[in-house]
Amino acid sequence: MAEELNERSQNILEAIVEDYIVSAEPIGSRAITRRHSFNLSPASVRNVMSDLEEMGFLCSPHTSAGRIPTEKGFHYYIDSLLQVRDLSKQEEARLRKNYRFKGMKMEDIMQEVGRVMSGLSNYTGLVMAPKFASTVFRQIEFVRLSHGRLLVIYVSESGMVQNKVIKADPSLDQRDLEQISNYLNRELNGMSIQAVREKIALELQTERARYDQLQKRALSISSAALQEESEELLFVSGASRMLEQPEFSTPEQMKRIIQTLESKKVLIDLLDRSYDAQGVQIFVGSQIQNSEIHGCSLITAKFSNKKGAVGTLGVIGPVRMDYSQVIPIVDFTAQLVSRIMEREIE
Amino acid sequence: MAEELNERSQNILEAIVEDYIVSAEPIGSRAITRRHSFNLSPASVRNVMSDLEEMGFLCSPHTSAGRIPTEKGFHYYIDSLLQVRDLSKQEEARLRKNYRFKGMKMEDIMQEVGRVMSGLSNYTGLVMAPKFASTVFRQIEFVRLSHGRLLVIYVSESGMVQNKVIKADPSLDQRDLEQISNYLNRELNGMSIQAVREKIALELQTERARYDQLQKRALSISSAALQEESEELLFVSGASRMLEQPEFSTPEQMKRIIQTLESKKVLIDLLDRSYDAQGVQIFVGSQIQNSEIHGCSLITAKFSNKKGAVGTLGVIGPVRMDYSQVIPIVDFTAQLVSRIMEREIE
DNA sequence: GTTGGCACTCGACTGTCAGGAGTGCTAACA
DNA sequence: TGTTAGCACTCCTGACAGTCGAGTGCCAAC
Repeated sequence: MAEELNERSQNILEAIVEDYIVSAEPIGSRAITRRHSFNLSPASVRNVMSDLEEMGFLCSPHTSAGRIPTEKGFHYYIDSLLQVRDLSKQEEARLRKNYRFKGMKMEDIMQEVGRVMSGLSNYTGLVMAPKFASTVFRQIEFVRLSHGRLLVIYVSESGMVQNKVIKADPSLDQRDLEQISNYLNRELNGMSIQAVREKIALELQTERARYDQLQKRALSISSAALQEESEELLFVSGASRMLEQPEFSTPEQMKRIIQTLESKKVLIDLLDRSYDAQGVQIFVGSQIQNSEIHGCSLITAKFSNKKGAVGTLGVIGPVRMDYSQVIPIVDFTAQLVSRIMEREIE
Repeated sequence: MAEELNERSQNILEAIVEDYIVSAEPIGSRAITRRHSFNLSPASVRNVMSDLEEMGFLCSPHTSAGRIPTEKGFHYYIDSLLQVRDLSKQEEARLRKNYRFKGMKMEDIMQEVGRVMSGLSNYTGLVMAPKFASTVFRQIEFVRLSHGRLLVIYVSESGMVQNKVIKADPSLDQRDLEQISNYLNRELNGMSIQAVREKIALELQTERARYDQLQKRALSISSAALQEESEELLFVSGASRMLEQPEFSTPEQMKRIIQTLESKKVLIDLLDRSYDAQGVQIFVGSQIQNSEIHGCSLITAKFSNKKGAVGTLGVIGPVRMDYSQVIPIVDFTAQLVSRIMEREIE
C-alpha cells in the first residue's frame, strides 16, 4: 500500500488534492502549473499525472476532464503529505473562545459542542454522549408520582442525570423510600453502572435477599429501573451543511444524506467503532464500512474523564474534506470536552 | 372572503383540490371529467374552471397547463368542502396501537410522538414539550458533585425532570442540603414554577431573609438554579419526508427546508403561536407568517394535563397536504398525549 | 528528461423542431 | 340559455445536431 513516490510526484499529488479540496472539480495539468510554481510545463505534469493515475492515486471522470484524487490518493495525502501541526496557543485560545459551557448540564454541553464543531469546520458535527452504563454511580433518589408510579433519578459521579418512571409497590411510603435510597447509596457508591447491574442480579439470588425485606425491595426497584436503559444520546449538528457540498447536490443524494443523518442508529454504530481507539481516527470513503454512506469521510475522537464516562465526537463531510483544518479541531475539541467533564475548567 | 359557490363549482373545486393533493400536478379539464363522473364535457368544466380562476380559487402556471388551487382555493376547501369526520373506534384503536410509551420518560415520549405522527401522516412531525415554567413544583433534590458544584434536580408534578449544575458555597454539607431541600419542598409544594420564581424573588427581599440563614441559603440556591431556564425542547421527526414532496424537489428548496427545520428557533415561534388556542389549528401557506417558510401548511394542537403542563404538537408539510388525513391524526394524538400525561392510560 | 505542437475526445451549452397536453373561443345544438 | 364539439393557439418537453472549450495523449524536437 505504501508505495514510494518521488518528490515531484508527491508535490503534484499534493497540489491536486489541495486544489480539489477547494474546487471540487477535476484538476487539469495547466491549472496545476498556473496555480503552483513547479517550473514545469503542463506536458510534464501530464506525464506525472498519467503515472499517478496508473498507480491508482488519481482517476479521470472522462477522457477530456482533469483528474481527481481517488480514495487511495486521499489516503496517501493524509498519511504522507499532510502534516497536522499542533495548534498554537493563540489558535487554541481562538477555538476555545467559541465554546461557552457555563452552567450547562451534560445534554446542553453535548449539543453545544456539536454546534461549534460544525460551525468551525463547516461540516456536520456528531457528538455521542457518554453511555450511562460507562459512568460511575453517585447517588439515587426517588420521587413518588401519582397513580403508584415512582420516578427514579440516578446521578453519576460526573454529574450526568438519568431518570426513569417505574411502577412500584404502592405500599411503599416516603420513609421506606428514604431507607431504600440510603441503603443503595451506601452499597453502590463508586461502582460503575455496569457493575451495579451485575451486583444487583447477583444479590437478588442470595440467601439474604429472601428474608431481608428492605434489601429485597431496594434491589428489585433498582433492578427495574436500571434494566433496558434508554438508548444512546446522539447529537447531529449542521446537517444542512452537508447539502452545501457540490458532491451531494442532486436531490436524490440530498434525500439519502438527510435520511441517513436522521436515522441515528447508523451514526451511533459508526461512532461506536472508534470507541476503543486512542486519539483522532480518520475514516476515508469506503473505510466507513456502511452501505448507506457513500463519498463521506469521518473524523472522530474519544473524550472521557477519569471517572470512566466515555463519549465520542466527530465531524462528517465529503471525502474531499479539508483534513488539515478538521483534524486539529476534532482533536482539540475532544481534549477540551474531556477537561470540561473533569470540571478542570469551566 | 366567504364567497358563494354553486354546487357544481364546489364539486369541481373539490375534485381539483383532491386530485392535486395526490398528483401535485396541474389538473386539466379532461382529467377531471375522466376521473369524476359529473356528466359534463371538458368544455363545460373549462368554463367553470375559468370562473373559479377569475374568483381567485385557481390559477394556471402557464397558458396551456391545467389549473392548480390557490391558497384561497385550499382555504375554501378546508372551510367549506372538507368534512373531517371523527375517527371511528376502530380507527382510533389502530392509531393508538402505533404508540408505545411504556416506561418512557417525558423526552422519550415526545420523541416517540413525533416519530409516529410523522410516520402516520407521511409529513414532518413537530412536538414541543411542555415548558418547564408551566409545570407544577413537586420536589427538589441536591447532589453534591466534585469541585464545589451542586447538581439541582427539580421534579414537576407530572414527572418532568429538569436539572442544572450550579456553583455553591462549599461550606454547605450534606445535612445543610437536606434541611434546605426539606424547607423548599415544604414551602414550594404545589406551586407553578413561574410562581415559585416570583415567590423567591419576593422573599429574598423580606426582612426575615436577613437573619434566617437557612432560608436565605435555600432561596439563593434555588434562585440561582431556576434563573435562565434551559430553552424549550423541540423534537422534529421525519424531516426527510419534506424532501420527498415534489414541490420541494430542487436542491435550493431542499437546502432551505432543512436549514429551517434545523434552526429550531423558527419552529418554536411557530408552535408558540397556537399556544393559546383551543383544538386543532390550521395554517395554510402564507398564514404561516414567517419569511423562511414558503409553500408549507402547518396543523397543530395543544396538549396538556390538569397540572398545567402544556405543550404543542403538529405536522408540517406542503400546502398541498392531505388535510383530511392529517387533521384527525393531530387531533387524536394531542388528546392521547394529554391522557398519557395524566397517566390515565399507559 | 523536458517541452511545444497537434489531433482527438467529451461534456456543456445552444438552437431548432416536432409532439402533446391544455386552453379559449366560437358556433351549433337541445 | 346552458351545453358541447371543433379548432386554432400557446407553451412545455424531449430529442437531436452543432459548436465551443478544456483537457488529454502522443510524438517529435530540443
